[in-house]
Amino acid sequence: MSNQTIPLDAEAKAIEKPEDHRDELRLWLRLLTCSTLIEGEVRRRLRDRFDVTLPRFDLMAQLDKASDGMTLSDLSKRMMVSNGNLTNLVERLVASGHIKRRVSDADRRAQMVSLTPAGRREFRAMAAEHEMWIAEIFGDLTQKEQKDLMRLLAKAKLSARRAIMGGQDDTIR
Amino acid sequence: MSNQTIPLDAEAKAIEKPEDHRDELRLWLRLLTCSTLIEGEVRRRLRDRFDVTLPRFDLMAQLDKASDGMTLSDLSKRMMVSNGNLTNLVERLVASGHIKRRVSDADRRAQMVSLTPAGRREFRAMAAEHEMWIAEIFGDLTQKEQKDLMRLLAKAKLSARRAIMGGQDDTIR
DNA sequence: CAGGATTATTTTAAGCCTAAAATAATTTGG
DNA sequence: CCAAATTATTTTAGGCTTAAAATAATCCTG
Repeated sequence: MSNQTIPLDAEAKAIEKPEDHRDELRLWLRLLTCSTLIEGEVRRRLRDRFDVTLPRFDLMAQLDKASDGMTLSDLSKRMMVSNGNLTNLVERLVASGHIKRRVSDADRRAQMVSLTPAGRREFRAMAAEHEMWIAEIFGDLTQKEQKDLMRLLAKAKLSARRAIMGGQDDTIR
Repeated sequence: MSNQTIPLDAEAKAIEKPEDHRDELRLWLRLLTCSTLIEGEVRRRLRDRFDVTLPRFDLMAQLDKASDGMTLSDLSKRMMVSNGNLTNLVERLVASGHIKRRVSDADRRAQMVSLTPAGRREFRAMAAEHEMWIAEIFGDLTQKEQKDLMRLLAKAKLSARRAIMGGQDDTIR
């Protein structure tokens, strides 16, 4: 190699075959596998224990954090799902009495959605168990491993955002 | 809200309430966010560039690895989706000419599914670009960070499997 | 203050996904 | 051999999800 000043790992990529990105692919597949595996188990337990779906649980989780309620658009951004999706989800949760909605005073286009007392009570009971499932699922990782994983995922998240938003944010330019 | 007594770091957990698993919950949410973010972008690009969905791409990826073809059941296990789902997915990919199926010689209940030459050609073209997207998405992580993340996710996967399969595998006991 | 742009939500059409029940072929234990 | 258990797939009913188009209210600019 003509250039010995290049450091070991980080820049090694550039020295090797320029076209080989199989490691990144494996990393992505492993991340996806983990996520799918855990998500599937959580869905299964939510259904078996509480007869509730993950999307409904997620929606209630968002509302539990915002005691004053949120608009559908806020929910859609937080949950990273489409607006049209929210319409249906909210519809069903209103029908089951878990949440309520009222037209926003400030903006008559928007709706404020919030948990009903019964909805909040139910959610908290589910959330407590849910938290223990997750703790059990990650139970074989030491505190340090959890911390490291947290940090690396944070970095991966930023890297992904950079790659996604890259040159196409009209607002900043 | 007043909770100025709560310490900030990872180690705090062991000191305070034994029942607090909020860190694990945060870890799970971050993992899920990463996965959702990247998966969404991959779906978007597959659609925009190749007019293909992620499930179809995934199915073709499995078949590309198995040149002799696979049964629906094998596919269903590998892809971690239900059998009923596969029936439809395979139906559509046969209709579009990407894959073909024939009844297994050995077992007349089973079908061997495999890529057509055209399907394989198309898949390889998509896969090459896909690999570059992923490399770009993880581009801000150093080689070492990627390696560490890989290792920690492997451990998380095992931990999750242990928690999921835990005491309910009838075959081993 | 009016018209155009923006924002919030809903509708539509299509695909993905699951669990559970039904079908059909194979394997296995007696 | 043959019935019971198992295995492979399909069907069914219902929920989730999206992109794109449609509606409706608000904001903004001249």
